[in-house]
Amino acid sequence: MSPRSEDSLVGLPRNYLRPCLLLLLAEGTAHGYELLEQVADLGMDRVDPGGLYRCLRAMDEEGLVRSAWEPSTSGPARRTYTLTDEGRDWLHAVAAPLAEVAVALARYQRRYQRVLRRAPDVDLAPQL
Amino acid sequence: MSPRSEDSLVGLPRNYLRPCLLLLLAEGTAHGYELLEQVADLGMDRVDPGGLYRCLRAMDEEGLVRSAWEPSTSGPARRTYTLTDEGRDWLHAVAAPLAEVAVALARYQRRYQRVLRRAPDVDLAPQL
DNA sequence: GGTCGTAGGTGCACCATACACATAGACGAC
DNA sequence: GTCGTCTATGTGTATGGTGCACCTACGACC
Repeated sequence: MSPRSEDSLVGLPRNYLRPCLLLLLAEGTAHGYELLEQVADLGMDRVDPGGLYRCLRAMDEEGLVRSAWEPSTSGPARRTYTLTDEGRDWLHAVAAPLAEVAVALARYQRRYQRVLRRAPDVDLAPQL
Repeated sequence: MSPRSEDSLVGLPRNYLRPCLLLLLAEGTAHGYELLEQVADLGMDRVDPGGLYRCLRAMDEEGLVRSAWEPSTSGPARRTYTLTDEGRDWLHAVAAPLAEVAVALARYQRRYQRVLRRAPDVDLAPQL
């Protein structure tokens, strides 16, 4: 019953997908499948496609993004998403809370390192 | 409908309470009410007491901590928690995933800053 | 025809979280 | 004495994000 690293002991911040998508859309218009690959660069590996499309749909209904169908010659039609001004506001508003999370994590890690130094009898935990 | 900073736009990492409690218990035995105040130092302000006690209870049943009642002369009895070896393993195992989250957040922020520089027409978002 | 890659989507169950609320001992104030 | 307050530990419940499975449809290739 020892903990295994592949278990979901902890996860990314709650609702982290939304800022990721908004950030990517702030860099340029894109469609869902494209975003599905790009969010991996932001730490979200193994994203659930269903959840991603649902998230985009929700942000569309909330006015954070605008969507438009775009026919494709090679494959099914794609829905392209564009960031709205409100979505940009949201992106800026979420920066502060995210920064706070980063600060909290930094504090945690500093404190964890202190515990490690105080009890160096354990084999060092894997660190990046 | 503009986003307000006090809204829960994003939150701390999922399951973040567990590592926090284990880290605090790695620093020394404590009881729940004490931990309730100390987790604020790790970024968890406004912790739900119910959730904290439930978390402690769950970790007790999983063998990550051991609990013992301790009578108090000034106030109700308190339940003191002690970290077990298994709990210490868990603490070390969770360090890597947490570090990954921190890395992901750092990447996000760097990329967000790049977007900010590319579109400096907006008033700068509050940053720590 | 069958299969693969692209593209978007639904249904559902689990579980963490949030919020409200309950209990109980000790202690000082009125 | 009992009322409120602080300490201390819980329960009940609803919400919602997340993960997993599954489905549709188009184009291309063998």
